[in-house]
Amino acid sequence: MPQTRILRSYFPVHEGWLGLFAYQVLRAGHIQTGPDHRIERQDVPGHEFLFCIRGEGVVTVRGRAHAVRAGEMAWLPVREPHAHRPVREDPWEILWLRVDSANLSRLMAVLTVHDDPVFHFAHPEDVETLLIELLDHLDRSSLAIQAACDRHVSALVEALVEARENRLLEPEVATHKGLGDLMAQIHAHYNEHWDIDKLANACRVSKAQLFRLFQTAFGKTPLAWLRDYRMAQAKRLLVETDDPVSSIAIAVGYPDPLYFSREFKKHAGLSPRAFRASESW
DNA sequence: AAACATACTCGAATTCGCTG
DNA sequence: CAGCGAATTCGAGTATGTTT
Repeated sequence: MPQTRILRSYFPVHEGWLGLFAYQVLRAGHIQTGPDHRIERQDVPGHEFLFCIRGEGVVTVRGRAHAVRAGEMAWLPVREPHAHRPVREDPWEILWLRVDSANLSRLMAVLTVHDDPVFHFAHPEDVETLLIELLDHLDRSSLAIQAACDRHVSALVEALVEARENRLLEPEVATHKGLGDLMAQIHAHYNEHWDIDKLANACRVSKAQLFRLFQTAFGKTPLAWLRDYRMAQAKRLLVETDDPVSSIAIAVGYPDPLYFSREFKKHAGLSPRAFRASESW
């Protein structure tokens, strides 16, 4: 029976630099587990992230077991009792790190990690690369390396947020074929005239059903969604270009610049010109 | 003078309540 | 649930005032 092999293991030294960066990597490593490897702990500082390179493992949080397969990552709230182990038939190989930070616990709550600690990525290979780069840094210790580690953990957190955000949005938007088609059409032609009949046709539903769909998927009415979308584009154009406000109004689907100004102020709290001034340096 | 903002108004958009 | 008409809200245009 193959035994657990510790391929890499780090105890970074922080010396007098603790607290200079958002994230502190407390420990990290790379292990290839044997079938009997098992970790069971009550309470250690920080948060632990286990990325499964190959094989399969099981993590237990709040008494519930969750399978972790290749390309997935488990986020363990290690301040409370937790455990992890490989599955016997195909023991996992993992990259792991333990991180401390002021805000991770709150983020954990927002991302409902306790209910589902396992994250699936659109591009797991990127996450693996990120972790390997992070481990490479830990060979040495310097202020610059601390900064680089901070950046890597930050990128990892971004990947975790994206993974969960996409999953939260998907069911509502993607399950309805017509709504998906409608969104695509609006993204391509948001500067054209849209009314409720046209939206309903593009979505292939009745008017009443259109409102229900948007309410469920976005929590707003179709035109409110369209307005917010257009306003976001307008803000971008105001900052990125020197075009007159009236041209931008037309470009984002408001043929009447006057009305556009009014809407913009209601939306952004500033008139278009004031907004542009406040955003230019 | 041109570009932009605001007040006011009317009709379209949205919601509501009901029915099949 | 989905559709329909009535009730209500709110969007969009016009006219007019304000800033650059």
